[in-house]
Amino acid sequence: MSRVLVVDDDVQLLRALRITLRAAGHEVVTAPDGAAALREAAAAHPDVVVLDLGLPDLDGTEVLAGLRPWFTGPVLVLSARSDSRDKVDALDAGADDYVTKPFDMDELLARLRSLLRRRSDAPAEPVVVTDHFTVDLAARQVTVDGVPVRLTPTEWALLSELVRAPGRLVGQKQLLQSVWGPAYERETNYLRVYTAQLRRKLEPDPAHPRYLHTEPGMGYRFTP
Amino acid sequence: MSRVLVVDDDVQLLRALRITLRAAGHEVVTAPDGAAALREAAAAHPDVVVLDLGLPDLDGTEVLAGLRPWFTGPVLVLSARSDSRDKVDALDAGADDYVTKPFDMDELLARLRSLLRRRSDAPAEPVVVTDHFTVDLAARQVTVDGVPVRLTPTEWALLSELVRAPGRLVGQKQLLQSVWGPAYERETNYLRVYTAQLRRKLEPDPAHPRYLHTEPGMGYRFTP
DNA sequence: GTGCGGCGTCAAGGACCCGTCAAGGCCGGG
DNA sequence: CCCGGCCTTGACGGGTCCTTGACGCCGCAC
Repeated sequence: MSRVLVVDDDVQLLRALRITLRAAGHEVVTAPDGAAALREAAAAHPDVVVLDLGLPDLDGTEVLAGLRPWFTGPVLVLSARSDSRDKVDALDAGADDYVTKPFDMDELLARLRSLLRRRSDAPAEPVVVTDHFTVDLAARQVTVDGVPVRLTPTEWALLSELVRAPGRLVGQKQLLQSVWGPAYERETNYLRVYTAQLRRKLEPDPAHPRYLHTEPGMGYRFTP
Repeated sequence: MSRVLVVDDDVQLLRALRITLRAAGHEVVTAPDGAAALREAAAAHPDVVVLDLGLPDLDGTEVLAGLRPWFTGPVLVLSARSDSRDKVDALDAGADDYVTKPFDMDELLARLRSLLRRRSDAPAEPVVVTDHFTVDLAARQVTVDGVPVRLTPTEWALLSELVRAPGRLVGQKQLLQSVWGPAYERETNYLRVYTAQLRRKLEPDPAHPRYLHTEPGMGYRFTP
């Protein structure tokens, strides 16, 4: 069903969680400390992380900080500390839920279900491929028919915004905001100029775009 | 910042929440009972709902059930009952978090921030499906029999207003207001022209609409 | 039957938006 | 200093979309 990474140094609790989560149909990966947690999170690509704040090596919030820049799934924090200050800190550090020990197992499972229900199906694809060109977001490179093509910084910023939302329409305000900044919300000129350049460089027939479509009055859409 | 709908019958608590949420930069809409909650949720399009389970008219889970078919934002449940059984029921009924009274205000705010943060990362908007066409609110795309259909901005604005309230009647004043602006409350002409265009593009038999119904003198209704 | 109000349809005009091109300015490298 | 990318800006033609008015239909009240 889903892969759960459980981070805790309490062997007893770890064992109980493993059994219960397995019984609920989840695949379980465990880590006994912070370093292992970061390692396992990178290796196993879990759907959700259950993180105990009291770890032997790292502080729980440090693990959270190490996770958050790239891990987009939900994180449920376990802690013995019930002080609301701790809760606020953990939640603001990127946690999605905070459960104090001792906790009821059924409640934990229900909270996990709630978090997983929200999980979206867009796990940040690093490389986008079409019949005519490929866009490697990580390497910052696009190739057309296997041949690398150079893009200017602005062209790249615009293309990556569109490619990150395949099939979805991206509003012109949003494009202008994230490529040129909030002060340029009305400069739809730029969009026209740069989509034309992108089409010239990427589309097989720039006059009749097949991938970079424009929706008059609304925005642009990349369709793979 | 964000629009919060607070549902509670305790006037004291409602007042405290309103003040605190306003201070945190949120726009606050309130409802004292379940019926008003459903009404306000439809009218105000809140980003998040804070729902007390103990209401005078409806049970909280009934409100949740009425909300969930179409409201996709997060719902934070408040309750005086700390039994884990109640928590599990609420979470499985569609709640995203469960906080027991009495609660710490800072923690509530942090949990709201956490819920809203998710919304901005992964705007999980709904997809409305009928036998003949589908409307993807997030991608801003409608397909009829599998083929994408282009809608103009106005057509889209009108359709999304109707589709966001499936089965419910939407008054002409409300439609005109949210699509064309408050100054156009009397231009029912526009509604006739654009519903006709939508029907031509979406309905299998535009002359005998099956999904976009007219309620003479009142408004329009989308029935899935 | 007759009048009336609300609705659906159609078409035309004008405003708006888009694609295109090219000139000018800014900046860094040679 | 000059030169070449790159970004900005303006102008223009063509197409799209919104607005607006006219017309006929239907249901209802009288």
